Amino acid sequence: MKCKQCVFRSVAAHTLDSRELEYLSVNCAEVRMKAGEIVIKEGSLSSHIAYLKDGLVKIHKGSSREGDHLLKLAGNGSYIGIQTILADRIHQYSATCLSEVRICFIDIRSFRELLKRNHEFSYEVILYLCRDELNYFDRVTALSNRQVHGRLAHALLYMSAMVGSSGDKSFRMPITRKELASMINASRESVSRALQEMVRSGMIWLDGRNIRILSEKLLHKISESG
DNA sequence: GCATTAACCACAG
DNA sequence: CTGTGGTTAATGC
Repeated sequence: MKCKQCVFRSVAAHTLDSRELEYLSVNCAEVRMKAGEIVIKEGSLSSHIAYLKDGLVKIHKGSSREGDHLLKLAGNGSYIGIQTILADRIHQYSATCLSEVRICFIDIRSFRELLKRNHEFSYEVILYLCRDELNYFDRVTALSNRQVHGRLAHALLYMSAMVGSSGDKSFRMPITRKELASMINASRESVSRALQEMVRSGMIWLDGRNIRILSEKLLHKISESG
């Protein structure tokens, strides 16, 4: 399969002309992976960056003592490991599949070469990185100055936006309680309790990983006030 | 002091 | 993997 025919082609890749697409074709490869498989591993050498065509992965980073923190979920159209283009040659975080996934691995030198050659391409990549960073600002501010309920509410809304269908407010959480806890810097027990309290107060319906947001308004309020 | 919040531990589905 | 209950430490009236 050539990049030219790929229906998952990124916004950035749409700026490439046919010669550049041909160049990309010979320097990337599509891979399919299953849930639980590792896309990139923190501390390993970054020879390629990954472009997520389809599926969901978690981005996580772990220190030996703290265990690992879930930094974000990455959906269709995400670049994984792209920061190593300009920074280290060692991956600074891990990415693990949460569902079946289709991923393109692009040779890092080729990617760099395209950035140099094609300004439109670079521009799109910069846009992506800016949006990504703003998302992080959002998440970091949500984590400070808020208590578990507020952080959890924020995370639920985040997941809803990430994996939920647009109309319906019910979805299946892609991660375990432990992972959810590591995402909002709380203990597993606190997350369990907070979830049950949200059920009791009628703002969500819950059955295992299946969740329905009953009062998005209230959840927003709690996510903002703490 | 007393109340609130949340982590840690243990144990049971 | 999850939920619950008891305990404990920190923090704010």
